[in-house]
Amino acid sequence: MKNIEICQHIENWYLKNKRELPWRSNPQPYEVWLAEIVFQQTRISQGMGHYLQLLERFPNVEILSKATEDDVLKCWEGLGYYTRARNLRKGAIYIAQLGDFPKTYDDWLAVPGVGPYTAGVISSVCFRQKVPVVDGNVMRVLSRMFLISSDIRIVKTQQIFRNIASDLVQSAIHPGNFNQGMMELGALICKPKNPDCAACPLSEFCELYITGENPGDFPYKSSAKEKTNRYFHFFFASNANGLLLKRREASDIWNGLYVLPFYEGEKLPFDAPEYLMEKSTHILTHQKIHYYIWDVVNWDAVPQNLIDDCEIFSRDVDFPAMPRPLQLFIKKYLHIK
DNA sequence: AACCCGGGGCC
DNA sequence: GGCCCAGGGTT
Repeated sequence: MKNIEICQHIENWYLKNKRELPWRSNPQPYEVWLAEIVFQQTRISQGMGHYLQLLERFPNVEILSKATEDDVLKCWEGLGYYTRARNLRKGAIYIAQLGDFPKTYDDWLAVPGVGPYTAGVISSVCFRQKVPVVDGNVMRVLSRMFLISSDIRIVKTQQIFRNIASDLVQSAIHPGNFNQGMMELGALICKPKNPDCAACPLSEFCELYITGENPGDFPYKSSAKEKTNRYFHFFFASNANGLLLKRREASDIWNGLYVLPFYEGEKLPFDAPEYLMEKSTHILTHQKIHYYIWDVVNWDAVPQNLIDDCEIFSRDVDFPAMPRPLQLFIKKYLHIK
């Protein structure tokens, strides 16, 4: 049967060609869970330093469950999508409360921050459950193998791929190796551009390869919404006592992180700042942030409500987690770390 | 179902 | 400087 052959090809290819990663040699739930949260929307090279630091700082789920949110965010600083860090901690508290790691797909789904993808990876890799795993890599591989043109920006499209992957994984020897193999194939061979079909273990089953269709057409993805522009004027307040920072609490970007006191708006409605230390843009998925960092001379002219709720952080200890642009600015001007 | 959340690499 | 990537939670 064809599915059995596909699984054999993928599993054998994976065992020969997989990248050696810390959590892969002897996959345990804590390490795999942590890795999957860190590497959502994040390349291995980009997140490896953070993963290793998190594991060193929080070597097991009990220790992580007792960490403060600020501590976890500090380890996450610069990685982006900070909701993952807050949910990681919530997940640890949830698991510690259970007393043991969940062992099934359904039970993992109940863990904060764990959705179908992460639950699928952990339950198939650590507990050999025959459940499908569908991420962007898998959708790319399957859309090409079966010439599926559904728009992957539509969430419902994932169900089409989940059904196919679920059918395939039933024929696997080790479902975890099959699932990881499909993702690894997408990352290393069946790349978005210039896929290496000559090296692909599935080319004989691939309709795109057989028909000579253009890899660039699969998967299909509708164009994104235009980014909205936002303007932030930050005020740099640093003296011998320390640095003035404010924790963001709104349901908005950088929630839970600390920022310099700021005014949001294209033009400042007052003229206190004396000179501009930095002016740049920072691109997020849905927003283009235009930011200005001012060295304020006349603080009397700065509206008090912009300073309310600020805290002073001594320069002698680590600052709390800040968004990337401010983290880099602070490093540049205070010569820390 | 639509929308929101970061940051780095590549061209 | 613009484009690409893409899981989970919230609304």
